[in-house]
Amino acid sequence: MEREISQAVIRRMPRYYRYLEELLNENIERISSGDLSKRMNVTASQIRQDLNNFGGFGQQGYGYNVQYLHDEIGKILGLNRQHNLILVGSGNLGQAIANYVHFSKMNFDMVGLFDSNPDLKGKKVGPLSVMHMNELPEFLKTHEVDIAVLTIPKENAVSVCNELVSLGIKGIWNFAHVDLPVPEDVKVENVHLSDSLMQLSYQMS
Amino acid sequence: MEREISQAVIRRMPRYYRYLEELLNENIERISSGDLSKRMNVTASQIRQDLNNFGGFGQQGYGYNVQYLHDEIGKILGLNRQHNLILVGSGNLGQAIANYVHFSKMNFDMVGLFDSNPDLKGKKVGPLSVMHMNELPEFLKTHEVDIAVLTIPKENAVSVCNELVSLGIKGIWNFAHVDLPVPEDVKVENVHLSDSLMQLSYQMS
DNA sequence: TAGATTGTTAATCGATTAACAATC
DNA sequence: TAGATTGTTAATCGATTAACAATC
Repeated sequence: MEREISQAVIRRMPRYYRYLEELLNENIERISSGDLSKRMNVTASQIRQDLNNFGGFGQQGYGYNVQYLHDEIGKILGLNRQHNLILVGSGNLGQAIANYVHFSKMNFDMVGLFDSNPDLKGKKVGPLSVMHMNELPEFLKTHEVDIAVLTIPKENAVSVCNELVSLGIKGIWNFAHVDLPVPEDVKVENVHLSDSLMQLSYQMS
Repeated sequence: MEREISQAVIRRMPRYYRYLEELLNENIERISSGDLSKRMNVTASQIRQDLNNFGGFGQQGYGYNVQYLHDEIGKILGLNRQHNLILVGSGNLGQAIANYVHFSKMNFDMVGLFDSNPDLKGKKVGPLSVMHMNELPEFLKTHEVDIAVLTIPKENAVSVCNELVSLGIKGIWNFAHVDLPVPEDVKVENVHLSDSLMQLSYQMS
């Protein structure tokens, strides 16, 4: 019976991963929590505590092997598994995300684009063309899809989300400005751009 | 000598704002912390504590006036002031953000688009056309700009950021996958999309 | 006035930092 | 072996929740 790992820790893991990639690029083989803490501007204690939520990846007197730690964090974040994504909402933002996902991260594969606007149907975005929303149920029967990227206006977001859930989608990357009510086994990660912009605005006033 | 308001509180403010907008749309005139807590799935205690960081906006026995609280939170977030933005990096994502900022939030006004790629120069995005990066210093001399939206690859992000800072920009909305080192008086708000996607991936595994 | 609900103080819980024995 | 640095326990700090007197 493992203790739940806190949100605060999980939010920090991708940042560790990013810094370890950087170290790899610099051909640095090993690093101590102390040195890493200076680079990242956090305490060494926090780094060691965070990592030890998942296991002992270091060695006394040596520190951490960069390649090994990098790969382990990758596994923790599920980056070793293949993820198939569909885009729901192929407007400006959606198209940008579709391109972005393709180029930036292998193992995240965009496999279908959808939109409710019939005018967009057939439009090429990278290697894919946009399908109409009413083709979605059939598509999900014949393709394995892990994650739906939701880039639609907030007005329709909840109902489209419900549809996605009823079709068996277990992960939603939500760019709509609403909180989505989903069952426990469905995971939602929100990117609320306007919230982010408001926070910046606050910091500046 | 006021006590610093914690990041945790500030992150929640835009969400309150969003729910208050919703209440306004539903023509609900007043709300108690208890009722709001049910809608938002947080404790009433937290709502009252959060708000009282900024002042007493409620009234015993009555609750909070929705319009008033909405407007006050708007002021706290600086939404009453005009913000002029420029886009630095006019690729797919940048163009989507430019359109997004225009349509979604009044008081945030996109006033200039820039890119280092000469091929993009002159390209129309909404009402604006893309300028070359070397036109930026002159532009900033003649226009008041509060915020730069940084949508460029991480390789150039730090050096472009330094340039922006040296030209007097005080706020950066950073979509590049790096941490930007800036002086104290410059505020950075990060949108690390790949971090967000990794968090979703973690939750699902 | 009585009832409702705030603002605020106190109690609890969780996260971060410090310290150090274990050990490579 | 001696020095370095981890993993982990203990101490501190901060954030959340509970409680309740103040008051509309």
